[in-house]
Amino acid sequence: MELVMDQKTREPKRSRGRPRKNTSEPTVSVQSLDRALGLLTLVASRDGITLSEIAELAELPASTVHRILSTLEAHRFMRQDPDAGHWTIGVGAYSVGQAFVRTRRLEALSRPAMWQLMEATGETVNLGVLEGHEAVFLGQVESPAPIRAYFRPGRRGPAYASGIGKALLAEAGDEVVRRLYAKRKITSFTAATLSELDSLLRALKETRARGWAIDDEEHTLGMRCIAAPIFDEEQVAIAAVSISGPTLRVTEERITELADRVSAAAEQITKAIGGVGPERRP
Amino acid sequence: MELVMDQKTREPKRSRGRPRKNTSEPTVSVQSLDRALGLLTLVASRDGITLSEIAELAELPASTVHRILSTLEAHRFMRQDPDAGHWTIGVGAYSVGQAFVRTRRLEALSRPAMWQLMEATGETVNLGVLEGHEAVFLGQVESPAPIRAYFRPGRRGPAYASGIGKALLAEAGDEVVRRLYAKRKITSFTAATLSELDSLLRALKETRARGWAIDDEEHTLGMRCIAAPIFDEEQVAIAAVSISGPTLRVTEERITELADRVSAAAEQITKAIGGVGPERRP
DNA sequence: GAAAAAGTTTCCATATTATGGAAAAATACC
DNA sequence: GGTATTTTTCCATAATATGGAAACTTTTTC
Repeated sequence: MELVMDQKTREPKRSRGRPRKNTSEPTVSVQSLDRALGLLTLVASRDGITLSEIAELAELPASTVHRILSTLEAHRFMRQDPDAGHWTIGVGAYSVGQAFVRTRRLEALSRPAMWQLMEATGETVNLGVLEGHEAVFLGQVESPAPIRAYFRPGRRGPAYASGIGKALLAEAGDEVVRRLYAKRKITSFTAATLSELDSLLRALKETRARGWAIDDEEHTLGMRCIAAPIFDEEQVAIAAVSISGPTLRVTEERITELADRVSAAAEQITKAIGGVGPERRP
Repeated sequence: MELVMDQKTREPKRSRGRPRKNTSEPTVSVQSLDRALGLLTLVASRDGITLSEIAELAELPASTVHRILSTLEAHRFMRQDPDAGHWTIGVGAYSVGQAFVRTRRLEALSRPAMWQLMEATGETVNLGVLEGHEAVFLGQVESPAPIRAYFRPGRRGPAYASGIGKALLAEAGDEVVRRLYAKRKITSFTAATLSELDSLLRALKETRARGWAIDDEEHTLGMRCIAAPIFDEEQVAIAAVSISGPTLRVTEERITELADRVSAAAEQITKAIGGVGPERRP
């Protein structure tokens, strides 16, 4: 969404805010939480263990272990087997752990295809997901060109005014889009922004039919963005990959060629994560 | 490994220890842990979120959130993206969550095959894994016979003197077994116990060749046990299923027939969990 | 460019909150 | 039937988590 002219080599961007002080890492810590995480790891390492065993191994009094275990149980991070009474890891821990797979594995497996796409097109390549009505950028491979698109990973933007957002909205279906924008107001960023629900839905129908989305100066003047969806093993679109660059390089004539490359990259990533995309243009 | 004569209908075995008092569950809980688990769930539900966003959503002061996040980070349950500075779920949470899959999915998917095996043989059916030098029983389907084998799930026993243990030791390989019993003393429970490392290794070689293991009164007089290994998708033996019963019903003549049934159940479970077993007896 | 805004981390006085020993209540073992 | 385990509750104590404010960044705005 911003177009930066930036020649100087950007050093590995450090975090915001006050920098971490100490070199070593006896960082602040919450004792009870520290212990609880230790217990989780302990229980995870064995298949069923009793409270008193845990207490002995962790060198903590039984009452303390019991209190922690009860709290973990309330959040379903642990469960107590009703027959045997011994403790195992619960669904809560599982579903939280799945988030790691979602975020990290996708990013890692996408990187090669994203690099290839950047080298083939010369433009910045982005990976993003849909979160509610917003597109969230997870990662990118930057173009080496002195004038190029650049977004900080983690950045959010309205889905209807970004390539990645439109690619994913199209796959989500009309009902979902209607529900999302029923009460929310659609703000115009440029003259090209699809600020009417009807025109947005029409554009999404086209997008769905051809398999890729375009943001044609709809968010930032002078910037075009082409995106294609990535599917998981259940044929659900979970993320999208896009290229974005200035209109002077991403010209109208090149759109089809670039869209083909983006679609190919998306398919490559879909395959890499073990997903399966719908058959299109047979 | 006890053999109980038990006619009275055993009611759904409650836990040991003092029973839980209250019907409702405003159970004891640790505030900081409670909050931390909430934050984990919150972060897991979104793909990358900043500390201040977390603080706002959780309605907690930033300093408190920071302290909890740092503790979670020390255990790798969360990680802070070095580029963007936003927080995501870490490997620690993932590996703990995997323990849930290991334990629960295996048990759930094994149950049908275990029931069928119990009905076909009339004997108690057990599911267990190897944990170090011990066999751990995860679950069972009890025989309806008045005299039957019975172990409480969660129970541990020496691997060399149980069907499940021997089935898994055989697949683990000689080097592993040698390392396990190099310093540990092998105690005899009955005259039949394989108390010499050499005789144990010889028995395991046979076991590996035919694909199933037998515990022939090696732990408890009057009890025989036949077990077969279950494999995961990488052809690694991760668990075993067994039947155990009194020698008067599990007679020498029936061993081959029963072993076939146990092996079939093990193969069925292997298929159910998406595993692949080695080709045997072609 | 300069100034304001937003964000993260550290510090520290305070009392809220976790702690663990002991007792209670149940089952398991002999 | 009696003893040993095991889990859960209770409660006085002080150790520990808490959160407001300050410190120190980067980013945005004007």
